[in-house]
Amino acid sequence: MAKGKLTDRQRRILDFIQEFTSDNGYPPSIRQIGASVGISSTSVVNYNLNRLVEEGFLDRDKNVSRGIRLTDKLLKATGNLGEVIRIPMVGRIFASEPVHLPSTDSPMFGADEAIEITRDMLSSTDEVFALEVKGDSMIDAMVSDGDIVVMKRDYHWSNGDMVAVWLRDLEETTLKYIYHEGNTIRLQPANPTMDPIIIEDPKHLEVQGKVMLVVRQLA
Amino acid sequence: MAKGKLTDRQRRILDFIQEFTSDNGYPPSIRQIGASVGISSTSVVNYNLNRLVEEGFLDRDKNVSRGIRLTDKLLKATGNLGEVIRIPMVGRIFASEPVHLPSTDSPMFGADEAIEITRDMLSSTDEVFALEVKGDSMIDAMVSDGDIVVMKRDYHWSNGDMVAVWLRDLEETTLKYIYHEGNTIRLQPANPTMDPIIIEDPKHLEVQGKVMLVVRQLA
DNA sequence: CTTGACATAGAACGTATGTTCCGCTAGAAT
DNA sequence: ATTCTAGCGGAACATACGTTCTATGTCAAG
Repeated sequence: MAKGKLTDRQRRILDFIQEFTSDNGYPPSIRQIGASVGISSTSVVNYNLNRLVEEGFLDRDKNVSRGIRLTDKLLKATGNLGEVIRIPMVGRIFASEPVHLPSTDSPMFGADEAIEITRDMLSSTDEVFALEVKGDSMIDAMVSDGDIVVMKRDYHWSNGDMVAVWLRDLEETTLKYIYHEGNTIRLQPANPTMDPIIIEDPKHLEVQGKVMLVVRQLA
Repeated sequence: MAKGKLTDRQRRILDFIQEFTSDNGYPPSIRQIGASVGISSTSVVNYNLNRLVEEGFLDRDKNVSRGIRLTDKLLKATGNLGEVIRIPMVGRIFASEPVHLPSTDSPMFGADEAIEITRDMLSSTDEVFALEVKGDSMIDAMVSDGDIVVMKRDYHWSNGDMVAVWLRDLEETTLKYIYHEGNTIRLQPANPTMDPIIIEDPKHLEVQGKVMLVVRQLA
């Protein structure tokens, strides 16, 4: 009963339950689960389901057909809570220091804070995370204190993207629209009354991520 | 087979299915539906379920226990698509004209555009609507072209709220933090580098609503 | 080697559940 | 009055489904 040890089969069972429920609006039967993951015996499926209950990934109701319910633990971990994307709140963004990104390999399950956005507001779900902006130093990007910036880790930006860039010389992070112009790079503030920054040497800046969404909650 | 005519029983069945599924993670059985709405015969429940399928409120899968699925039609009509609040996109906000609010009595179902926000981002669900900002004339409120402003219709503002105000003399709408100061009203821009507006006569302004949320979608 | 925990397979069983058929009633249409 | 339909109740039926029991094989601990 080692905590947290899931066999490959059990992971596939969880995946199937999630997908099936999402597709059909009701959970699969034991035999349907068995057929999907290649288990011929209903008792084996039953056995593994009970294991998953012990691990806290499932709730079951006895003597109820399809009486399976994914727990919040799993739904939140996979980020598939219905139509809602759960975006981990991984930290805050200061103008005076580079963005601290979570390491790629370590899962973001640990983040207890998160914001939730419906799926249709974002095109891609991978490598998305949120940052809370502290301080008024990004007002030229039309982002103010307390705003939440949803970013995608993506180093392949294209002209017109709003990106978070770390300026090595100035030692600060800013949010700017970015444009490639010949050998130089132009960083254009969102505020149209402010002047752009021209970077001669691309090595002087480091694109930290693409800004997908800015959310400001006031009340 | 009159279109759209639902009996009281059929409405209660839909309500029960929705509530039961939300509570248990799987749909109710025919006998559970019967028990909840006071129908002793399974065939009668079955009959009404098929009626609801004909009306487009349900999908059913034959020979599948609990093979019931609420259609989008119903979910959207009730505004209960999981944990998501559906906020109708009722129009755009220009600096050069007052906010056009939808009439209170007419339902907002007609709006084909909408944004969806998870429930925990907003405290109150009543009288909430979204506006898309056109033009750069509200940059002093840190709101730029294309932003979506989620507002609550509420004329009882309190100090520190961000509100949409219509300035009669200037003939424009702005988003400002509002403060009562003695006999005058101070409208404070969100951008801290900009100066506030002092209104001597409260009749010169009209609070259109309280700003709850600003969303800026970039990619 | 023996033991015991773990994972699996197969079969039998009980029942929860959907389906079907028949009969009844009330009301509108003919 | 007769007919037709919508809506309801009851009972029988077939089966989809969860539960339980027995048996087999693996592998690490003793």
